[in-house]
Amino acid sequence: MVSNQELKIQEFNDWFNDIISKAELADLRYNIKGMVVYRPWSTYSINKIFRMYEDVFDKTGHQQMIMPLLIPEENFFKEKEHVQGFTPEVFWVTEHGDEKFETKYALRPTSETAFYFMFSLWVDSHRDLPFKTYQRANIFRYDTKATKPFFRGREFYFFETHNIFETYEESYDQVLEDMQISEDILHVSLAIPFIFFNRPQWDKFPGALNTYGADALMPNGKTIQIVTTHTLGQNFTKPFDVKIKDINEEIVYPYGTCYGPGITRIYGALIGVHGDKIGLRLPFELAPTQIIITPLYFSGVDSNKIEEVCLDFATDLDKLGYRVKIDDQKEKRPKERFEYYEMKGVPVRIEVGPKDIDDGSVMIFRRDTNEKTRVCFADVFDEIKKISERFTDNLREQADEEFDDKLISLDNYDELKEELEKGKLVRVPFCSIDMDGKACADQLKSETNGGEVRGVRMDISEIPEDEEKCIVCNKKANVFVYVAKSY
RNA sequence: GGGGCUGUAGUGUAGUCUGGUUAUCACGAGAGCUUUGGGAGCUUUUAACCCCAGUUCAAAUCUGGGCAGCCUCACCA
Repeated sequence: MVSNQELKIQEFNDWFNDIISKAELADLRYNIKGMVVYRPWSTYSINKIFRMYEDVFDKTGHQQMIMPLLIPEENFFKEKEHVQGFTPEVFWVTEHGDEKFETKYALRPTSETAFYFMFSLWVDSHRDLPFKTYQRANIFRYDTKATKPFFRGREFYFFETHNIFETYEESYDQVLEDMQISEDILHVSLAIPFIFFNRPQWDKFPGALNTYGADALMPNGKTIQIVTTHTLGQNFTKPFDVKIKDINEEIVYPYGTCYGPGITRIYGALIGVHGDKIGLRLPFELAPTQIIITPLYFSGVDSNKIEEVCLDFATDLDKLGYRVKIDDQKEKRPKERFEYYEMKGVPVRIEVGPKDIDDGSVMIFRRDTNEKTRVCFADVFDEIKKISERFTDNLREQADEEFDDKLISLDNYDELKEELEKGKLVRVPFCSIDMDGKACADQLKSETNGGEVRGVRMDISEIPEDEEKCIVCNKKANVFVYVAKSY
């Protein structure tokens, strides 16, 4: 008998595609490659994640805005590395009706070049700084043949902050704040374990000084980058002529940062991290329906009383702020209804049948532990409260445990190759994540069937001992990096 | 961008190699009756050969192209 995890590891692709269709998360039949339809069940939760981000960034002095989807070519070509990085994958809008535009417009692949164009008009003085903004955005990138629902679409949903500061130090503090926010939302609220890495210089955002990315781990051991934050230095403020007068009346260029959680990817990570053999599991706060109440019908038994009890519970639970529904489909037998909601990841189910009415109790099933217990009427609200408070913590504890199981530390190249095949995220001593380490990273990738250097850990400081050697070139190791296959 | 596999009712499929009858089966969906503490039964209805060319008396079947899906390498925040 294979465990849930083993099942997911062996057949993660099949499992993932299957759950997307069965749980009605996305419809892949829309007829443009890499663009899927997000169905209500996933859309609800995706919206919730957006709101979590909005609530947090409203409190940090960021202001929400809505930028145009189109970015004129001229904005786009202002920052050299940015344009080189993104041009190959831009969708261009070139005509209206039958006529060509004089200039072409990019469907934004990210929005720096829209924001910085406006920043130049909005800030004049150090008193205008920091200037901190965010928006929700769908973005377009024609970057790969290997599209995958939620993970790699050609259109996907993004939350992006764009900020400018008078000094680099302030901008770096923003990056640290972004990391803390990521911990609060992704790990605490959504129960997704991850590691924040300082990305190697060869793997940074085009136009950034430094890129910091958070990688979650899928059951097959592949990392998935779910958020990034970047220090942009003056790389965008200078070409876009975003300048201010400082306190000495000198003209200076501010320092930028941007933070980009990939919301649809985060949802994809949720599917992979929390799902089990039965189906989807969702953090309590995210579930479109948190509690499903199933009346059980029998011929010869008066179902009025049962339905009355169900309705009473539903009404009271609703008043308490839970998202609760009753499934009173008489034509469906209990097992079918039970399995449907378990597969969809509804956290709690209350079963009410004749025995319960006689007994003054109900059966409560919880999806975090997949356990069922009998609870008397009077204790139902306390029990639900207890479950709701523990639910996401339980998911997190299970996810953290699986994450830790996949995390290992090695200094032997052959073992590294073996462990990568087993789906591990491996810490190894490495020469450098500056450009002089790129040759080693390239060699490692080609010799390990796709193992990538994800970077140096940001949450803790790890410094190799003097005698540690780079696992590839055997020169002195200056850093510990983490290696894994990646989406 | 490269390589491989695939496309038949809403879903999963048989049929394709070896062209030829009214395109198979199951699930689903609709109607009805019975049933309901972990995917129930009967009756009945419903619905499909991805698109465009070509070959042929005849194409789901062969050929070419396109589009789409999956796997994979590369690319890619």
